[in-house]
Order: sequence, then C-alpha cells, then structure tokens
Amino acid sequence: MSTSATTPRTTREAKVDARRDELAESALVTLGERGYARTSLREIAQNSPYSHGVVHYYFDNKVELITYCVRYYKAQCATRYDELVATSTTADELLGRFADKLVETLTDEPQMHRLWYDLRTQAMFEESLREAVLEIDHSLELMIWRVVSRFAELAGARPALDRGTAYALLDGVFEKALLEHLTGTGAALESLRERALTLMPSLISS
Amino acid sequence: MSTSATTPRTTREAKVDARRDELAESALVTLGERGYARTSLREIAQNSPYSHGVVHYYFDNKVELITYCVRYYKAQCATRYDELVATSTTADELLGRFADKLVETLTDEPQMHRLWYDLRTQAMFEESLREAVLEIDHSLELMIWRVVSRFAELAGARPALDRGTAYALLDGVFEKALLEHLTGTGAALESLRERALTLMPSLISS
DNA sequence: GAGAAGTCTTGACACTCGTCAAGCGCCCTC
DNA sequence: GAGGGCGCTTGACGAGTGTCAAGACTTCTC
Repeated sequence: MSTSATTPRTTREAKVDARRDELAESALVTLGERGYARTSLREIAQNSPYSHGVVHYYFDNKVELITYCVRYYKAQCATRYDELVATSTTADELLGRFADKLVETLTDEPQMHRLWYDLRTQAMFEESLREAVLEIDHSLELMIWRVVSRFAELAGARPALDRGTAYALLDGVFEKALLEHLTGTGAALESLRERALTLMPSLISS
Repeated sequence: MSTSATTPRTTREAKVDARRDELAESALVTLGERGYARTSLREIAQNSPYSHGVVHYYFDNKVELITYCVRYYKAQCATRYDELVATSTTADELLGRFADKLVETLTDEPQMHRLWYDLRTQAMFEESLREAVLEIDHSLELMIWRVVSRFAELAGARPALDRGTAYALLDGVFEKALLEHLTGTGAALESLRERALTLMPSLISS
C-alpha cells in the first residue's frame, strides 16, 4: 500500500530532481563561460539536450534557476579541502597540500570561480540572489576555517585571527590570483602557491 | 593667427571633454545604482540633462563610455590615502587615520565600490574591459603600497610582504566588509576598522 | 544677417530577452 | 488497445536593448 503509493511518487520526484540537476549543470557551464548577466535561458538550453521552453517547466523563473545552480554548485566545492584536512598528519604536510589544492582548482576550474565572484558581486545589487549567495559564502568561510584551525592544531598553536578575517585574507589572495590567471599574467599559479605558503603561518601564533 | 586658430579649437575640445565628463558622472551614478549589466544607455541619459541619443555623439559605443567612466573614476579614488600618508608623523597616527578612512569611504561611497568590484569581475569575462580595469587595479595596488611602505618606514621596520600580496589582503578585507555592509550585517563598519588595525602591523616586520 | 558648423532630440531599426500558451508524442495504466 | 497524464517542443508576445539616421535648434563665422 504505502510502497505502491509512495514509490512511484518518489521516483517521479527523483526524476524531476535529476532533470533539475541536469539543467543546473548545463546552466553552470554556460554561466561559467559567459557570466551571469550575459547568459540567457535560450543559451543554457542550447548547452543542454533540451529546448528553451523546458526551463520554465522545471523552474518558475530565471532567478530560481540561478539560485538552484548556486546551491548545487556549493555541494561540489564547499568540501574541497576536507579530505586534506582529515588526512594530513603534520602542519607542513597540510600547508603544502592546501597550497597545491588551491593551485589545482585555480587551474582546473577558473570558470567556476569567476562565476562565483560574479554571483557574489551581483548579490550586492540584486536582493533576490542574496540569500543563496550569503549561504554559500558562509559555508566557504567555514571550510577555510576548518583548514586554518586544523593547521594551528597540528602546529601546536592557535589561530591568530577570527574566522571572518582569515577567510577575507585567503579569499583576497585567491581572487587576485584568479584575475591574474585569466588576464594573462603567466606567473599567477606559482605566485598563488607562494603567497599561500607564506600567509598561512602568519594566521597562527604561539 | 595661431591663437585665433588654436584657441577656438582647444576650447571646443575642452567643451567636448567637459560633456564627456558630465556624461561619465551621470553614468557612474547609474552604474553604481544598477550595476554594469543592468545599466542601459537610456537609463544613463535619464540621469543626465540629455536625451539618449547624445551618448553616441560623444562616445562610439557603450564599452567606450564605460571605459571612459572607469578611468574617470580612477582619478577620483586612486589618491584617496595620499594626503594621510603625506601628513602622518607616527606609525600609530597613520594606522588610525587609514582605518578611519577605510570606514569613511565604505560608508560614503558603497555604490562606487560595488561598481568597481562589478567591473573588475566583468573584466574576467569581457576582454574589452580588461585594459582599463587592470590599469586602475594596478594604480590601486600602488596606492595601498604607498600606505604600507610608509607605515613600515614610520615604524622603523620594512614590509614583510610583497606589493601584490599586501594589496590582495587589504582588498579581501575591504570587499568582505562591503558585502556585509550592503547585505545588512550592522557590525560591518566596526569590524572593518578592527581588522585593518590588527592586519596592518602584521604586514611589516623587524 | 545669411550661411555653416556644431549640438542635441526624436524616432525608428533589428535584435534579444523572459515568459507562456498551445499542442505534439510518448509511456503508463486500466 | 484506448485513454490520459506527463515531458517536451514550438512559436509567439511585449518589453527592452544598442545603434544610427534624419532633422531641429543653437552658436559661431564671415
């Protein structure tokens, strides 16, 4: 009874969620290429197996789609450094692997990162984006804080700064590296690595 | 001869430049309110004493107008801290006045700052914006560096980081404060002040 | 004061956008 | 195997965009 009633409903809902995720992935590709403002729903659909009308079948409007994308994107990246935090056994190892990972994600996913900075900036203008953006920004801050506090722990020290400041500093360094990387400065990758290596120790004390 | 030939030409050119500046100022107001993507030429004209066609009389296209605005904006802000650098006589005075000035500009001109972050992010997508944006970003880096190196000098120390890193760190702190300020967190101003006060000393050593 | 140059307005163009209604075809169900 | 709902496509709509040509108004020149 309950199975025959709930199972088809849940599978249908699961199918809908799968389509939404599929569209979100197509949307993220397009958004990463063109940016938030220049991306149209038709362009998103063109990068998907479907036509432009399908977007309004799965999402009420554009903002809802973008919001869904932001949250979908968060699931991919807000745990990026967790494995490294969990398995590093010395402060030096954590530091080196963190710096390497920073460079790796800058190399592999520059479009996703510029999209993130784009969305965060648009949230300063468009209130409809704020809730989702602030939510993911907060989760990124927590992610960075897990790295910093574990680094301090392994070094037998304690963080010298609060959580927000630590995030602001590392985010500033990463954003600058991204800008340099995308606008041609060849040394952006190595520069990011070195800056991370010198900055992290100054975030902890005694 | 030469005067009767050059004087009217130069005054005409000066008049044209004045109009371009006038339009740039109207454009900056609109851009600060709506952001780069959502600002149309008609909207810019509506915030000016002229009609929408006049834009194409003084600028070839939209990108040229925006580029002109960016450079015009730079002249206003890239020397923001210079007076303070020139007249402070102790490291503590410089530090305090710098932190106050950061808070002041965040309070008085949040729209100009979010516009700047918007344009810099758009430059990651649109190549036509890059030259002007990178130029002003570089001048901002030099401005920050003047503060940091003078601060080190007054403290009888030397900067502990390179120019680019120092800019990245302070920029990250300021951008976070701007986001918090615009999205409602009430403590953004005091938080920025405190972070600046604690960060600056860690940028210099021995 | 007539003519020319410069300045600005108006109206239109081709285009793109988000949105939505109408309808087609598929698959599941009885 | 007929009926019906679900998934998707197609085509259209009104609004808004950058751009530009044509002309009116102003200002300067001889």
